[in-house]
Amino acid sequence: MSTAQGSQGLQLVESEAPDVVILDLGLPDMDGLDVLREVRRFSDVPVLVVTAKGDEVSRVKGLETGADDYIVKPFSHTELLARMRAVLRRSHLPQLWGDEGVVRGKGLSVDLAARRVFVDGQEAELTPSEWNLLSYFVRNEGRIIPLPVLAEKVWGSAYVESSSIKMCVRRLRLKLRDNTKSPQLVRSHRGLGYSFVMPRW
Amino acid sequence: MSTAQGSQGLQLVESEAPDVVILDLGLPDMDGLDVLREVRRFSDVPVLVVTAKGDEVSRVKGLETGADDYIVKPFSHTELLARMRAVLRRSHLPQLWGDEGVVRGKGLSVDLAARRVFVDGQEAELTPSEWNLLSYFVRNEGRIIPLPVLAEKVWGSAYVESSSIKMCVRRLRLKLRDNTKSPQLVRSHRGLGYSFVMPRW
DNA sequence: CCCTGTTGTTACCAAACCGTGACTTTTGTT
DNA sequence: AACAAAAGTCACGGTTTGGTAACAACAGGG
Repeated sequence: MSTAQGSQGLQLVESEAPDVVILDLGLPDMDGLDVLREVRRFSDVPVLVVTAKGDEVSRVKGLETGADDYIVKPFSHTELLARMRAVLRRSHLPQLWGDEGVVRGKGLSVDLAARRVFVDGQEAELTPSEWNLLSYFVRNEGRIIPLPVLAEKVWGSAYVESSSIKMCVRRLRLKLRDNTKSPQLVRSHRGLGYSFVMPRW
Repeated sequence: MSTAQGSQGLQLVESEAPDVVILDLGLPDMDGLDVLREVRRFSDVPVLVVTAKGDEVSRVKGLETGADDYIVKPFSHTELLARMRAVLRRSHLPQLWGDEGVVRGKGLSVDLAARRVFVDGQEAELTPSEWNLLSYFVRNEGRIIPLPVLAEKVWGSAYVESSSIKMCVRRLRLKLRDNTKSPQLVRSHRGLGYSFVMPRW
């Protein structure tokens, strides 16, 4: 691992193909988000964004731009390592993707190709928008997704009321039998967005 | 495997006869859908379409033009591999085709060679167009097929009123004893098309 | 030419779907 | 404890679309 400035960092990512990238948004040149954008154009390497304490803005911006997780300064070694491990574990998505295009977890399996979802062995009937939402979640498992990103990616760029998204999330949770109090599948992160977690076996 | 631009790609497909084609619709030089259309004029090679946009539109367009599956950028290696495996599996049509040309499921067996269908052990008499529809469904089990594709593939290229297709689906459902409310065999996917699923034993 | 079975068409309906805005609950902060 | 902001909930209604019925067109065989 190594540190570098903007353009150097980009070349490094391209040539070294690292397993994970730690990107400090608090650097002087402050083009950190541009770097992230560039990286995302050719790589989906997990990116862990570092922000200063209380800097809500860049945290959210980072996630919106495609970061996988964030960590606030000051942080301890152990915390950094923990975050890295988490990000790495998610990005490898072990045998999550079966031989077919089916993603399985405890009590939940999602067939991306056939558009079918099974909850505890029983098929759940999702509406189009519910399905779009779920499939986006599944393809970005474990990542916190801000509402604006969902609006863009799932509803196709249009401006969507946040309450519409909230409703869709609700209806999806119900069909997935996700306890709406303390949900385990579709989790909300106050001020940031939603994340989807595949239940471990 | 190799990458190429529009026309080069076409020649490659013709000369190399690959097992699978990955087609990026976001290429600059030429409309990817045209490439796909061209390929389909002389080859049935499985095509996996890559699209940058998360919106439903370009995906559906891809499928309508004859793609076998799609994948949205950015995607992980594991996802790409999974999709490729799935596409390849489907194209080989596993052991669903029994030793004879007979496909069996719970309470339903379809003899593709002899053009006969049995529902709960009793033979069902299908009209020609019903049969064409069913056999196409069976050969594309589990895939969602947009109405335009059905028009093209089943009715032979002509422009067919969607209501005609709907009627044929209806009559087919009736003969297969598929509950027209919440059908299990021929399923409708609002805004997308129909899919056929063989009932599991 | 008529009869019969098949297929396409039109018009209509019922239901699914989804967005919205008002309202309530939760959460975190002072 | 009080407050404000965020997340969640509810009920309503407009729009879409797939399903349905009845009928017309058509083809082939007797």
